[in-house]
Amino acid sequence: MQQEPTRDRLITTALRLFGEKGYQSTSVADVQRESDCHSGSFYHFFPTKQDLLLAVLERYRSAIVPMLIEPAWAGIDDPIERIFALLARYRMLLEISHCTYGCPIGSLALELHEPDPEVRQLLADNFTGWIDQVENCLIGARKTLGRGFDARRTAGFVLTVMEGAVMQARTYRDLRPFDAAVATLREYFNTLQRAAAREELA
Amino acid sequence: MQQEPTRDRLITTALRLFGEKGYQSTSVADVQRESDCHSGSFYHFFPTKQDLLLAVLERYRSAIVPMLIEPAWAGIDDPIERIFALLARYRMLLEISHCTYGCPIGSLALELHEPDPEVRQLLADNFTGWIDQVENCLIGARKTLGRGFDARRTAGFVLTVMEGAVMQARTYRDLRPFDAAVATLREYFNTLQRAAAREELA
DNA sequence: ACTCGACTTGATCGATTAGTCAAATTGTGA
DNA sequence: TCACAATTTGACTAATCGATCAAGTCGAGT
Repeated sequence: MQQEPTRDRLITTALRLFGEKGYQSTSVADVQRESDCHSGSFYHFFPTKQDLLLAVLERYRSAIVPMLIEPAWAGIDDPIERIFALLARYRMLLEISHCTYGCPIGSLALELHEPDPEVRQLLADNFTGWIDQVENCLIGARKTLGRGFDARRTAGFVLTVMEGAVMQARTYRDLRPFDAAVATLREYFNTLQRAAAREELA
Repeated sequence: MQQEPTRDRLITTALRLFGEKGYQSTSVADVQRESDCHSGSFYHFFPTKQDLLLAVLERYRSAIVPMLIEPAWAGIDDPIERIFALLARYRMLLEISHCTYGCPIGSLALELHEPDPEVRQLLADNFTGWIDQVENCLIGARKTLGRGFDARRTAGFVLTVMEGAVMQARTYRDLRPFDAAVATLREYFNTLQRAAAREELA
């Protein structure tokens, strides 16, 4: 029953608290208390609160594939279905939190209005890593989506829709705006595939 | 050269600062200083900082049509073009702020993780007021969009895309993600209209 | 046994925070 | 002219913030 090393424990706690309350509403003392860690010990590992944020964002980035993508895609092969399975993970997060917890990266991205370049870059890296995964799906489904199809642009659009949908679900405290956005996105893919099928015939 | 009443001046200043720095990063002292207003005077009008936020959100709500919609739609009659003219306003806000200022309501909606019910309701009201305007456009264009077209759902989708696009533009400090999202939305409307035109023929 | 660096303890710091208050001033109607 | 309420002034408070620091503990290597 050995516990996680202090530095990792601090990151784990901060990751949770930043997601639940946001960066600014989480005090360093909060993180210390919930990590059973004293002030000097905290500052031994993280010179400033922002350094903790950087570590959290790095962990998020490295967790995208093993903690988010792989669980979402287990048992699902169709590339388009994988995209909607990923969106379903966010729906689940919203559901179990009663529409208070959505995408922590998106929340941080809008909460921090003038982030240091390092922070902003890591936020962007998280988005890019997410988009990369969706792009791979779309490349896998390219044949069904038509010739002029832009996989990268569409992958970015999927992130756009997810983030906007999470925002509305949280603001309305209601899953329906999220479901409506996903349904519209589904419809968009359907029309693309129908158009591609017609194109194939001609 | 009489100046704005103190209460209005405080709201005007707070509206700007909340948009530039966010709610939590704006101190009551900041608002007081930039409004030439002393502490006691501030608390005469607003018992708490949150009451100031409520007043700001009410002003935003009442400003949607006269300050945002009407300028965006001046000289534009086509309902679909009005939607993209509205999105172009947000693009302009991003551009002149070098991708730091997008939609203040969206920022507040994600910054405030557990807002008081009054605050959350006003954020939702702002979204609803925005969606109402887009819905009117879509109802005006219903004939070109097909029979089963859901104007309300699609209006919400436009907000979803706008908010997600603003988030990415701010995070990447680059207008291209915004433009890409708007282009994809445009493409979506195009496919809807083409499908409706085919439906018309049949 | 000794050393050294990594880590922990916990008191403490100055700055900033939202908010209070009593006294002074101002504008308005009788 | 008086009265009275609305507003303004600015000092003040208690709490919290991120961060500092010196002293102490611990374990691994020699």
